[in-house]
Amino acid sequence: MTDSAKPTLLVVDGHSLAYRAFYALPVDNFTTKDGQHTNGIYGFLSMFVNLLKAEKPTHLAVAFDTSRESFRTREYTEYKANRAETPAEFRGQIPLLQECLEAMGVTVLSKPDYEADDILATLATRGAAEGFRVLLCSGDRDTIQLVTDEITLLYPSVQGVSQLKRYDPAAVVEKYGLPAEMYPDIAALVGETSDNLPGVPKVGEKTAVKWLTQFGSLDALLEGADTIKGVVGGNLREHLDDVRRNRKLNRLLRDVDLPVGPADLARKPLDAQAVREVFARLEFRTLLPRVFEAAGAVADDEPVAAGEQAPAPRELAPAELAAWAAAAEGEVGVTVTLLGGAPDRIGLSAGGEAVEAAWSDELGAQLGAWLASSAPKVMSDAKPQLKALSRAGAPVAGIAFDVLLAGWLLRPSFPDRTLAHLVERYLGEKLPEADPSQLVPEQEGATPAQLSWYTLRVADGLRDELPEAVSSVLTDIELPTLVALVDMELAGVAVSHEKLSGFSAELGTRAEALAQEAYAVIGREVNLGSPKQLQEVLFEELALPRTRKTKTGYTTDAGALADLQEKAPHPFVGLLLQHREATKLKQIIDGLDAAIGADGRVHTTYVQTGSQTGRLSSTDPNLQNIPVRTEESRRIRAAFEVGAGYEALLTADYSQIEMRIMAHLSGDPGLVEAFNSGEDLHRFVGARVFGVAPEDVTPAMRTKVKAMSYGLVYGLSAFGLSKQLRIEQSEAKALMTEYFARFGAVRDYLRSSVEQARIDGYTETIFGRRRPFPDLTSPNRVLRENAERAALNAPIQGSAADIMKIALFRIHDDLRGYASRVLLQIHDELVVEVAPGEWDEVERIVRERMGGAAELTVPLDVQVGRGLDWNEAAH
DNA sequence: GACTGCACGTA
DNA sequence: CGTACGTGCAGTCC
Repeated sequence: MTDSAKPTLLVVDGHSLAYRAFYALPVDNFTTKDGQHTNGIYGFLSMFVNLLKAEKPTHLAVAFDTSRESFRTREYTEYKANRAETPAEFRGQIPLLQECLEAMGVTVLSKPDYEADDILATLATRGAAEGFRVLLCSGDRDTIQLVTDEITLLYPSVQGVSQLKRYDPAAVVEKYGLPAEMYPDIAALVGETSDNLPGVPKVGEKTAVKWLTQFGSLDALLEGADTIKGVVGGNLREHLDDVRRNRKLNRLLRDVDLPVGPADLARKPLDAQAVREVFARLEFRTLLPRVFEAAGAVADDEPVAAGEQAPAPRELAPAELAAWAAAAEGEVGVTVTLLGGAPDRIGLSAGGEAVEAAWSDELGAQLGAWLASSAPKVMSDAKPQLKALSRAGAPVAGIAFDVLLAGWLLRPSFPDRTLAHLVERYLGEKLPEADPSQLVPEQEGATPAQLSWYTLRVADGLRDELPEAVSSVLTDIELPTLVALVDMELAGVAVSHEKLSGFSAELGTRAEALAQEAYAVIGREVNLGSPKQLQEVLFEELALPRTRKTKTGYTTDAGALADLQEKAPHPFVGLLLQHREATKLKQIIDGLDAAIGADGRVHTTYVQTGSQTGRLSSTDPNLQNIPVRTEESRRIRAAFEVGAGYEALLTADYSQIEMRIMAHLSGDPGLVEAFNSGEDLHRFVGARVFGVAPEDVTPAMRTKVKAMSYGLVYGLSAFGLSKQLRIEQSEAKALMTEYFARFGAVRDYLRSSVEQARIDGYTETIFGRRRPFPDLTSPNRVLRENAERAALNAPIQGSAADIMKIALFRIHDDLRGYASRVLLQIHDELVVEVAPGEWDEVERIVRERMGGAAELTVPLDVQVGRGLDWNEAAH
């Protein structure tokens, strides 16, 4: 057998190479948004894919140490005892690296009590015996002893991990002057400082090689130690035991009992979905295509399991399709494909059959009754489809399951965004998709009926994984909410172009004047919207004191500029702040204006899977961040008007819902009393904290406890509180101490809820919505503490979101039969458009439904306002 | 054109 | 070194 015909086995020492990468790459450039360090992982994988590309191994494994304990440390307790504690920043990277490798289809091996190099030695020895060409990659010099004609070592050079030196027998002789199997003899004499194995004093590589050449072997040398003259001879005689011990410890074990042998390590295809996912989490972007390329040849050989063959779709006439649906038993998968927002085709599936038809008015008429009935329908991303059907005059009821929503509930941090993703994850199959880049695709995409068939099967897969409580959240909260959102998005909200464009022009003029003034102050024109150019002006030309650092320089955000105004006032800074304010408002206004449709209304899209806590998010445009804080910005809200044919806008918002939930969850007697007393919350809390009568709580006291109360919900620290209130940290600390002395159950609850989450791995809202928190046990402090704060907040923010959703869909349902309709949801506020003559009824419904959405130990307070525009209604 | 970082609007 | 979002611009890379 020639060498090229031999299979190639590559075994890598994961730990030692990742560790080298960790020190070779600057950690600052390899940290995710969340604070996870990734330099070791990145460096390793980068080297690893290069290796795969260059060497094209047919068999592959990466070995890791399990811990620092091994049979060697038991035999010689000093072994490696001088090594500094592994940095926590590195330790946390190993499990993630293993996750990457497993996603890439690479076998990861480790064995308690053994070091990775023993695994390398075992696999190399067996591999060579079984006819493999073996490549080893390790940063540990002891592996040199393994080199033979069949076994080559790739050893990272000092510069880092990108350069690998090839050691075959000749290269070893060239470098050390002795054959590979004698390298451990040299090492035993010289000693290994990094392993805390002292050798013979004054003996280096040169002397060791000279002696070994002279005597032919280590044993012969030790036998003849008496014949060696000089100080080194004496040293050798005094350290004979050390040398024997070193030689014993640096011998790698070639017969470790492993669950797999070389032949079992044939390369496997990577799990594309898993790789994408873990790389996204680690924020590796450039690495992704490199990994796919390196794995390409393998992935193509073995495509994802074809799975069951989708049934051939039957094309039916409208009446036939309606009859088929009416006769279907149990759940029916429903897929509507869209063309410009209107239904194009519809496909149904049940009982392994798949039927479909082009959408037409006639089909709408025939199928309308079934669509509107409670017959259970299973869909994927139902909202846009339901909107299209509703527009086409065919409203849908009976949504029993939405696979996209269910997938999000299971994994809110990284939801699968398409049915194809879900098919891959829950069925392990590939959804047939036409390649959009090909004019004549090799493969036809699934038809609507086939998509419905897949949807039904994915739903089954999801149901197996959905805990009961989460399943109730889907059925009892999310699906009813989905139906309400369809109508809200279709309704839109009337916005006055006249009001907006007038305001925009005003702001444009003002911004331009401010800019000119600012240019005059510094004597040149700059782009005031460029943080980079601003930094030059502020910190170099004007030499103002530098602000907080960002990744790319020094911040120029509003808070920092306000500080600057106090410390080192300069007219430019004030003008800049005013310019920012004007251009920001103008930008929001122009964006909104552009979003006004032909019907004079703005139709946002609510993303039901848009948050990790259970909140909705709003896009195109985002109507959940319309300014409200300043008098001027409220002119934008005034442009949101009651629509033609309606009488008024009603706004209803929960007051302090998150604090009420905290009172409920903690059961703190003081906080519960505060809400039941009817007293102003912050006045009541201030009175307790500062030990004064409620009427003697000053505005300053109220501000402080208010910031503290809200901060609690977010996991605020004394540092953060002091910054927020611009007070000394010691005062913030004292405030926190006093607060908790009065409201101790709050602290106890917050603590225990995070601890519970650490145990369970997830948090839970009052209604059973879960959010996983794997980082609560991370050794990376930044990561862990970030997770702790988020875990603190998740049940509170999430329960509030649940309550609002419940109120929302109940109000939506109650308003059936009224012309009035819900238009907007802004987390704790609803905006309703009220038809003439319906105000009293609508107000009653809204108050009852919002107030009664949950039974807490404290009441849910609802504030209602009425007006002709959103600003007016808010008062 | 795609992507990132900054800044900033809301609850 | 307080949670949860979305958007627009400048700058950078391809």
